[in-house]
Amino acid sequence: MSGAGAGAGAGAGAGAGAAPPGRERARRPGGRTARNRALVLDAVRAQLLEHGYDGLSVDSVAERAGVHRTTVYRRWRDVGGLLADLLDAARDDDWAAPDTGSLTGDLVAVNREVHEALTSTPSLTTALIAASFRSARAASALRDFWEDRYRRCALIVERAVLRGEIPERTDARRLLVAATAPLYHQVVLLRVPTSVQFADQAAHDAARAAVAGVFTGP
Amino acid sequence: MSGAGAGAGAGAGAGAGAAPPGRERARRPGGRTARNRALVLDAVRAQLLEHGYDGLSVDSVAERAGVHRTTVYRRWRDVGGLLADLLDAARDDDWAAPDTGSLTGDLVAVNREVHEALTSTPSLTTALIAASFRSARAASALRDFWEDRYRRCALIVERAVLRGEIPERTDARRLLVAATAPLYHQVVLLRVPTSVQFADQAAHDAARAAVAGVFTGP
Amino acid sequence: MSGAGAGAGAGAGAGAGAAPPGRERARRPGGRTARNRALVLDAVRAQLLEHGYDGLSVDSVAERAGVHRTTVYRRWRDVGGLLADLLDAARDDDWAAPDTGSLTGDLVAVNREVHEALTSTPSLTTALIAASFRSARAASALRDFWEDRYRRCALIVERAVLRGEIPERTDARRLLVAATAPLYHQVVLLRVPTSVQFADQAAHDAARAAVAGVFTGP
Amino acid sequence: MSGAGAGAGAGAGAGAGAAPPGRERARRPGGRTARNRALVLDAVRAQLLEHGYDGLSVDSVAERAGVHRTTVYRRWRDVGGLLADLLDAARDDDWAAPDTGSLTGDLVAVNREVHEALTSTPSLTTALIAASFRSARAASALRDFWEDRYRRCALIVERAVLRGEIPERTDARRLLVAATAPLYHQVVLLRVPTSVQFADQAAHDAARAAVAGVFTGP
DNA sequence: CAATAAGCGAGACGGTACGTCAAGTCTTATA
DNA sequence: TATAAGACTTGACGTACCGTCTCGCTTATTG
Repeated sequence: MSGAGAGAGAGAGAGAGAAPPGRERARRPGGRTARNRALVLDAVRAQLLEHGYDGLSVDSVAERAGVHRTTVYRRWRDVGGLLADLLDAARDDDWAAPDTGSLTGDLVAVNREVHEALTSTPSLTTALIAASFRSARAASALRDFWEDRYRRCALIVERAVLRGEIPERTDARRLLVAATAPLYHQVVLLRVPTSVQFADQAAHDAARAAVAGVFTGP
Repeated sequence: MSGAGAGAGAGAGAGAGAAPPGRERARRPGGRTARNRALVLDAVRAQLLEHGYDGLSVDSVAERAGVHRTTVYRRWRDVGGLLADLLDAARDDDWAAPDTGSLTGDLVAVNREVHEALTSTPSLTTALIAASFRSARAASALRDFWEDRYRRCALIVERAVLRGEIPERTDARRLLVAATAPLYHQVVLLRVPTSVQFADQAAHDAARAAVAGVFTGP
Repeated sequence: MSGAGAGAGAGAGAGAGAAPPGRERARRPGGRTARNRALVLDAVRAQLLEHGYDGLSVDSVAERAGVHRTTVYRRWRDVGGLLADLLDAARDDDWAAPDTGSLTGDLVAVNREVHEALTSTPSLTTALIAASFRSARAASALRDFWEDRYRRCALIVERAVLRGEIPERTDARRLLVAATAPLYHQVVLLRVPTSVQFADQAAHDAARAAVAGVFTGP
Repeated sequence: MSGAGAGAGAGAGAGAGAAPPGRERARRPGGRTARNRALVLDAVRAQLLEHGYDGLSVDSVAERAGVHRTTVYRRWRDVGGLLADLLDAARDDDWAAPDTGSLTGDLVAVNREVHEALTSTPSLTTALIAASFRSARAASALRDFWEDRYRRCALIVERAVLRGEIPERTDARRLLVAATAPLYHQVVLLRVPTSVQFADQAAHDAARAAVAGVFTGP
């Protein structure tokens, strides 16, 4: 779906200003505590962009944030906690599925966002995926993030059904996965150089299959 | 395609007995050198299965193999080198695409293999994927491994064309990716519990789309 | 002057109890930090005595002290740092030049101390000298130690002048070096078996030369 | 006495062309064997000058000599063996004590040689001294070298006696050590910056003491 | 507005793993 | 038979980061 990168990068202020997610409810939401949280999450983002997941150590983040190591350990426990907090913050954005007027147009738009998020260098999204293999907390947060995005994208399918482009019983999730999965597969797993045309093609293929009624029934 | 795990796990003997990759030509095919290579690669496999990628350190492999640390560093340089060698060895197997007599049957068979490789716990394949995010050499070797598998699977499409099941100009790679990508996506990236029915469904969907002529033309 | 060995061996407690050198001011004079320093310096002394300089590795010291390797590296950086700290601690002792009532007596007393320090087996002093050839920090600390000893010994010459034994303008340093250098030379550089009589003789020779006015003027 | 450096550096050809010392008698004096010995000893000298004793490993010497590691191990066993061979070769030179016509002049001349050998940077002599603390074989060879030099220098004392400058019963060794030891002491052990004037002064002091009859009798 | 306790800065520590270097041994191949 | 070639064991090096701990200070919240 939408690149995690776009969402997660929405802004430093957002994460810091909003209600601190993931924690039971901060005892002291104002002042130094909140400022430190913002500093640290910014440092995580920056470090992730500059040096990727492998360059993301608690020490480096703490130093970059101008905060002491032990502070990070106290509040986030480990790198996974940092990423989880980052992703939680990203989920609070107002991203909405594109609405171009046609199924193909919408899927192409989504896939281009994904393509951009995956192939921009450095790619925050790719770094987060890498992280999800190392930290259960990061994996969980990333899954939640993606589920949220798929939920929002279901609108695309509903609108196409209403427009009569595709059969009523079309399985939204199957269709959306069919559209985006090849792109992720190619870039993230197969690591083959992938043009934006490939992204468009995958969107078209999925749309055509949907029109042909492939994603209905069992 | 076939799970990397299945191939890579084909057997210790295979890796050791086959032509030792990584060196232009083994000067001393017999003796301690070859025995050490087998010991080490076996240890890599075992360690990967038992403790996953994060439990795979050069030290642990060396100890498990009963070989000295520096020997591992000398020959494989780092963990990525170990994995690359493992995957190279796996590529030397004689895996062939299934031939069930129908496109759908073949794709279902492939997807079941993938499903098994990805969901068996512990999963060697998943560990290798995780590794590919940390080591350029492992990533490269994994890519080569998968490309090899896709090449072998092209036969499935060719046979379907010959049988007249699908249009002549069907793009084999696109079809194969459409069949397998959703499965990888679901399991590896989204980390959603995924039944073998999902694998079957993805195979069916791709086959139906192919029949509908989705994977021809641009 | 006095053998470095005698001074450096003055006692573990001294080093630990005195002001910890190397840090501008110990933040936590009591507790684990100070205890560790004592443990480590004791281990250095013991290891040096038992196995000489070549048996003195950071690892062996750490193990002997029951302290972790990295702790030693963090605080002392390398073997040279350990020796430097040891010598610094030794300089904090209360050694004073002997006062026998005559120049000859004093020089003989000093030379006997040196002889003892150099010929006792194992000799901590010899080990420190060996170390000074491998580590700039150890060399510097040893030089400082010796300079301190020569300063303290200047008293011997002053007293002899006051007693009228030797000319007023006698150069203390030249005289002291003339008395001790042959002993060091013989034992440390020429490595010839050297009796305590040789030490006495060197002292006598220097005293006689001083009386003859050799160490005055240019 | 004379700087070891001067002697040891006398020439590569000498060491290689002369009878191979230190070995029971070379089995194959000509051909590759002899050429290798020359290559290796040259490499030892060069390495010692460029990188000091600590930069002198069997590996580096072998590589520099263009000879295989195992060859060095086989013939010299270790670094100490290399140095011993080097010093043995140096002892074969034709160095003779200076003859200026006066005791003071001779001692000054000797001390200036020593000063030069010790303070030239890099100093082969200092490197050899450092080596003598690490290798028994090197220590033994260095002691032999120095004993040889002291023997040759005894002439200086004999001539002074014949000239009537100093008493008949003057102990040559004691006098020579008194003249040179302070210089070694200052430079090698105390590591204090030492001018050539200091060398001259030590020579003068020893000569005056000898004239005063200090080095006679017990 | 003051007391209090949460949070923070500071820094040592034990610990795992890294990747490197050199020593010295061994076996086989070659000149 | 000496040398070349090269893999191996052993042990030490110095570094990075981990996660934990203790101590003392700041400061936000609350009574």
